[in-house]
Amino acid sequence: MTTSAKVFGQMMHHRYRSKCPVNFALETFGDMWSLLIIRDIIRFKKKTYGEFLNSDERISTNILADRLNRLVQAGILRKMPDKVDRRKDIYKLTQKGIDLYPMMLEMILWGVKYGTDIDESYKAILPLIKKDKEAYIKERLREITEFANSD
Amino acid sequence: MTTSAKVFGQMMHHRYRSKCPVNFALETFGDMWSLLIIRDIIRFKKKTYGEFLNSDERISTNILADRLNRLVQAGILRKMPDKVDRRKDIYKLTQKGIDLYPMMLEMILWGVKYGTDIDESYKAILPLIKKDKEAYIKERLREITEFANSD
DNA sequence: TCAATTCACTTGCATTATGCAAGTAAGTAT
DNA sequence: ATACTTACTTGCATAATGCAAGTGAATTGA
Repeated sequence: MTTSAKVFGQMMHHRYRSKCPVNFALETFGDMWSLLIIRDIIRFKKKTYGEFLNSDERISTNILADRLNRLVQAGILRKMPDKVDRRKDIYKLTQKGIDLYPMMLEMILWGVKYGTDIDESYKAILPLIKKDKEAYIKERLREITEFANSD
Repeated sequence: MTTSAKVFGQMMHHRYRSKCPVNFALETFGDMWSLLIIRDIIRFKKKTYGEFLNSDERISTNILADRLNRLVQAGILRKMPDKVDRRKDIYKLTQKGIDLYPMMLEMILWGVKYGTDIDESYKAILPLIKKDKEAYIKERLREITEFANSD
């Protein structure tokens, strides 16, 4: 089910279809669910399996398990045991995961512009971005990083 | 096979899984191939079925046909007959498609940063972007728009 | 303490999507 | 007229997804 495997402690990654960075991105997280997990972390500060399972889009349990594994294997998420409740695992963004935010913001802007029936709370960020996009991104990255490094 | 249908000249679009713009984007072009077609248009100025079929990633013929249809249905591409050779159809980006470029650029930047074995020509744009990202995007959008509106 | 519940999965199976090879029909070149 | 291009479609094997029902370890409540 997974696309990579560990051999002698080193990561074996499969060969990519081309040398194009767009293709690399698509092969890494270009499916219907991976970015929604990352959105849940960024927007709703989710961190456990059970929280991800309750998204609006209703991901099914086996797919969620598979995607979390892939994202950990890809180095976009890291998984660690919950100190308080040992049944739980905590998933946090790595720097590689945090660095997806600028792309996701552009995706949000496109979706807000062209989507039908988009949640109002997303439209609320438009004036902030129009005012100073760079500053907005910088501040969001600060928050995301802070959350990613908290426990 | 298609996800939409015309009823009395109006576009029927299916219900989306949620009101999230990220989800809207994923449901519109979030598969393994759609963005590669758009990349081919932007980067290699491709415009016909046969040209898309020859991408490095080797898309299969039935999937290409399906994705081109979807992108036209979604209003991201428009299809028009080739004036010179009536066997051919020309696919061009609409404004909705052109507006995907900022997101794709961020995807490229992420892919160049974290991808393995990325084509050197993609790395060459990094200094230009570092110098003035907004200006770079503006100029690329100008070129892309010019090509989209040429015949 | 110990049964009930929560949590993070796994398993089985039906449905859907993908990949590949081989057509096909309309248009063009010779 | 014939051969070749072009943009597809069709058939079929394989892979991915979606759904429901487990499973086992950890925790909570009586």
